[in-house]
Amino acid sequence: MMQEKRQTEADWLSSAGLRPTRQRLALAHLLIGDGQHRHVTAESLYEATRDGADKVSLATVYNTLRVFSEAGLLREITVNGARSYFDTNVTNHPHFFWEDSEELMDAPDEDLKIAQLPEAPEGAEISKVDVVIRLRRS
Amino acid sequence: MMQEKRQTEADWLSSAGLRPTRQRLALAHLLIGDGQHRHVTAESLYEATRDGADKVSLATVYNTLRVFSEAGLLREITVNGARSYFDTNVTNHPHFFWEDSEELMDAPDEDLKIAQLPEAPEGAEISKVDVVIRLRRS
DNA sequence: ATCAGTGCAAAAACTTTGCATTAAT
DNA sequence: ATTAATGCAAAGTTTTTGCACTGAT
Repeated sequence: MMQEKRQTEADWLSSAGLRPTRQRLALAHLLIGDGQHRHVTAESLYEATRDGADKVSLATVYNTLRVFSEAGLLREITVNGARSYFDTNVTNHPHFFWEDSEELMDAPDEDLKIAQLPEAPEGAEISKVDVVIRLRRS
Repeated sequence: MMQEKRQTEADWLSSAGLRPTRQRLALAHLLIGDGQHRHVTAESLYEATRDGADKVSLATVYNTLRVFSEAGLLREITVNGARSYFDTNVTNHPHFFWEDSEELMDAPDEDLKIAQLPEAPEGAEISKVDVVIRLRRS
């Protein structure tokens, strides 16, 4: 019987060829530790580390989020000129963005049906498609 | 015979209840002067004023872009954590964003067909939907 | 031993703000 | 006359960078 085993933080890092340092493991744990998808900003993730035993400097949080994104472990979502958000779900899927609280969350993927998409111009290919549904409280 | 008359910069401002100051008229001219839609950043618009007779300070460019957006004359498009882009086309329509040159352009609206869109959660309404197709040169 | 990763402080990039001056109504 | 808009410089925010130190291989 094949045992279903959750991906560990170390696996996650090594799958992208990244060294398992203490700081990366701590951040990975905060990101994928419970198997749930998460949307973080550098600041929110940094805050989260301050509650744990493994402290990570803010600069390292920034650098690590960038490294994780470039390695394909995270997806950067740009919804707000001021801050960058990072999503542990790296597939194309729509987001809700609450304009008042600046909160980003997944929108139900199955409820978005794109029947046709403009094709990339000559000499280009589509890298990703971001769909952000901006919400206002009513 | 009804004469078709292009909207003037002054009309554009007054339609939003904004005073026609020298600086606003100069920026409006750069934005809608030729009837073409345009995508600008604060910096690019500021650069454009430096070629003309009517100088506008950078702070005023920033403030004016914000005022125009809040008045509904422009639409702010967030594609890049670093910079804000503003589009003279304020309707919902898709964009191409060139990742390497950081250039934003319209994608053909008729080629985007959304068959179904997630509906807004309880207590919210959709303010706008941003579709950004990110391009990589191939 | 080697080279990547980290932390800190400093710098960079973009945007907003305070306040005195100027201009529109 | 009244009130809004502007310009400048200063400050604010977010993010990146330089460099010495630390740690993974």
